[in-house]
Amino acid sequence: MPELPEVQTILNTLFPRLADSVFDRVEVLRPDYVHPAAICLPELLGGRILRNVSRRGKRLIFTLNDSNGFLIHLGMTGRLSLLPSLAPRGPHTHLVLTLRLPNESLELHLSDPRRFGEFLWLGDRPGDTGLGVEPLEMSTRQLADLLLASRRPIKSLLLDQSAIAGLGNIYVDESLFRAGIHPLTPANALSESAPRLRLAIRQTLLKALRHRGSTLRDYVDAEGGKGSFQRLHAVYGRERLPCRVCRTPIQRILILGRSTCFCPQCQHLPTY
DNA sequence: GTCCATGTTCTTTA
DNA sequence: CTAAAGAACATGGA
Repeated sequence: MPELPEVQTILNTLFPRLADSVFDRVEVLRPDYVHPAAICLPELLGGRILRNVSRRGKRLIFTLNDSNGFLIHLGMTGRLSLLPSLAPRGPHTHLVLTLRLPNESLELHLSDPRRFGEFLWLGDRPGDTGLGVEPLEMSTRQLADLLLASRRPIKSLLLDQSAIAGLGNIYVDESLFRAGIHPLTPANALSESAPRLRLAIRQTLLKALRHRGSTLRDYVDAEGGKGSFQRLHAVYGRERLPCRVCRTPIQRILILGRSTCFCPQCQHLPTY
């Protein structure tokens, strides 16, 4: 469900309301969602103060006053909901954290029907291990180096979180359309296109952020708000519909087992 | 019943 | 060594 724009929107609707709140009650409703399995979350969290929440790739990293922390990855269907205290638990709610503020208490519900996500206790370890560059902070040089180092289809490279962290199926397809690049183009054939691709990724993500992400099925931010960027998708989910630019029907192919939508007219494979 | 899904990881194959 | 393909995880919607 959530890629960079959605995760960032969740963070934006979450942290301002929870900054410097105190962890109170901890209810682990599904212990196998919390890793590592051996920890005692109420002991680790109780009485600590939430100092910061940041995003790295698709991960949300929570930092406490004792310099310990944890991360939440929402997988495909994970949802974080900020609710009044004693809110009813929806189905598939795996964790409920109660946070105390000067004038009220709030509950943070973590639900995830498919359970592809996870809650991971970090202790004092960093939460960004294994992740590549942030797409909104990446220089043209950094992108060009990544492109040059691989012959994989550009779609595969952009989905690889250890290369670039935060893009998923929607925003890769949308970025490649904006850049006019065919998803099967070998990455190393695109080093000249690094400036254009970097800009396309940037513009796609910034526009998606302005629209608070894409709500296709059930993505909502921490306050239950839906995104609207899905209305502006150029290719994702638009198989057989006319390209918004040239009216050619959008095509769908499989790359890495993922649906990949593109305009065969606007996105050329380079000819050798 | 079928196919598909905003993600990641592991194994197998080439 | 590289990377693609396929399966796996688990649930729900069309």
